[in-house]
Amino acid sequence: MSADSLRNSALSARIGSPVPEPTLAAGNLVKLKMACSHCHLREVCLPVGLTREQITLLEQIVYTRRRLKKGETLYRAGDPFRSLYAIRSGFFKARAATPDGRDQVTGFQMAGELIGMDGISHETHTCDSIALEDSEVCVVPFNMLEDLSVQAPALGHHFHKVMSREIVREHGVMLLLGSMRAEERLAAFLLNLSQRLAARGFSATEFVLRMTREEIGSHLGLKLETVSRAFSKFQDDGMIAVKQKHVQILEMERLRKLLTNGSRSTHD
Amino acid sequence: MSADSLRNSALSARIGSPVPEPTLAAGNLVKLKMACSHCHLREVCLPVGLTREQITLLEQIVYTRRRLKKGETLYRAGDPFRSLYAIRSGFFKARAATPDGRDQVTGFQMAGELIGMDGISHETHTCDSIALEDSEVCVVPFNMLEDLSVQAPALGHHFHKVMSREIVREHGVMLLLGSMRAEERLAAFLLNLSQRLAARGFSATEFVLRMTREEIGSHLGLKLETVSRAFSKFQDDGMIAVKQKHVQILEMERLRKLLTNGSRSTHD
DNA sequence: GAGTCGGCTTGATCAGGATCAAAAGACGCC
DNA sequence: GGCGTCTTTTGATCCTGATCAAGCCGACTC
Repeated sequence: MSADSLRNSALSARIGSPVPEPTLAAGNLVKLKMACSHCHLREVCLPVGLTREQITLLEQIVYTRRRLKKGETLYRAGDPFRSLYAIRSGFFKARAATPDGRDQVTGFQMAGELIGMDGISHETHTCDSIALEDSEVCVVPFNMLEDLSVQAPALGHHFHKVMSREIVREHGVMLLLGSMRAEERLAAFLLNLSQRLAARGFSATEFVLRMTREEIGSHLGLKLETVSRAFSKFQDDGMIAVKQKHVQILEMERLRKLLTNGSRSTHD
Repeated sequence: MSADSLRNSALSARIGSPVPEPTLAAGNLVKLKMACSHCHLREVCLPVGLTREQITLLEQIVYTRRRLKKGETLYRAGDPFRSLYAIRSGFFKARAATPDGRDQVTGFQMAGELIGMDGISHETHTCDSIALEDSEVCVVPFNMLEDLSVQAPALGHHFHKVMSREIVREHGVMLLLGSMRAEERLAAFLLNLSQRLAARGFSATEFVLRMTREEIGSHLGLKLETVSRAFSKFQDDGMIAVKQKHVQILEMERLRKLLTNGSRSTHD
């Protein structure tokens, strides 16, 4: 089965979609065909560990992009699930809600990360994904990704790893929410952000927060005032310099120590 | 590729395993071959939604079981990852830990649930799984499961749903940890347990807890004293009857209401 | 440049749950 | 059956972070 016929069969199965993905003229398609193999994110994103040939296959199904302005919603809970999204640029938050009005930011996502996997289980998204700045995502039609995984098992294997990594990440958040105090949570948050930015070639010690104090608080299970106070405390202690959304980490080691010292087990 | 050759090729790739899975004499194999299709859990477990033929394929790779006594560890963080485990009987807890000594029960698992997916991302388990009562699991060699998914894409698709469901479940725990008060957390915990037991044909209103107050507390981000007090409070209010590990839900509706009324959004 | 608005900081007070402590109840082991 | 250990309950007190409240800063509009 050629990649083209694969795409067409998968496409025809999607006719009548109530929320059609934007389509591109044939002219643009060629250009996009080379997308993954030339993308500066290929070392972080879905193509990681794939051979040149396998990436070419992947490019056959990732032929649509979607741009979002700051504040726009990529998908929301209840939307039918069809695609995963690989973030090409920008910054997102994922927000889950209970049947009653409670909600929580379950995570922040940046370039190279794959989002939307919450939707697979019920063929419906179970949380919202909102752009925190102007962003662009590559649309990865999920049925095509599964079809392709049969042709290129390495891709399937890699996808399993990505999903598993998400599960492990969430374990970390659970540990944070269940056993850390406010300042430890913020320290963990900053270190995590720093490390992910560094992995993408940005400064590990100086960055601009894309989210508000309230959103940080929602993610960390704290109120915005507590987040603000913890920022101020870190600054007074000389560990960081904060000015609004601009953060500079002055003493990474002390931030780390803050985490490893708390050490209060729930079992011993 | 026949199912047998599939099994053998995958098996040979695993020679030299430092922790060999128990193997069975050929005589027992035949008996076990019929396992999945006759298992009373086939409506809850991995075979859900598979055709008769596909289940037969699945049975080719699920030919080992492992028994654990109460308190025994199925796997622990750092162990090499090779297999997933489908719980055939019994009850497990999963425990994650930070580099320093903090730990947290990330979930409780019962018959029909698939565990071990945390290990896929780094080919190493990242949390511990411990039997809370005498239990039995079916060993699902992961590389074989992936190979089989190529032959039977429906199985792969189902597996994706299982992983996605785990992600969604964890979102729920994050919501609980991040935005609920102590009594709401316990109510949510009891309702969740009740619902899962009911799905397996057990009573939804009367059951025996397999875990201690401390383990419940660790999972809910509470201290054991707080868990105990919340139990007492529910009992005083007439919603449940508790005697040690024996729980009887007397007024399910009031328990539910306890959840839907708290309703304190972090955003609005 | 004045005015407005959303986001942030800081202070004062309050309360939910942690902590410390003690005793009672269950359970396994000789 | 008696002993020792683990688990649970309950009480008293403390502390962290929530809540309430006020003012500030910066960005944007007009």
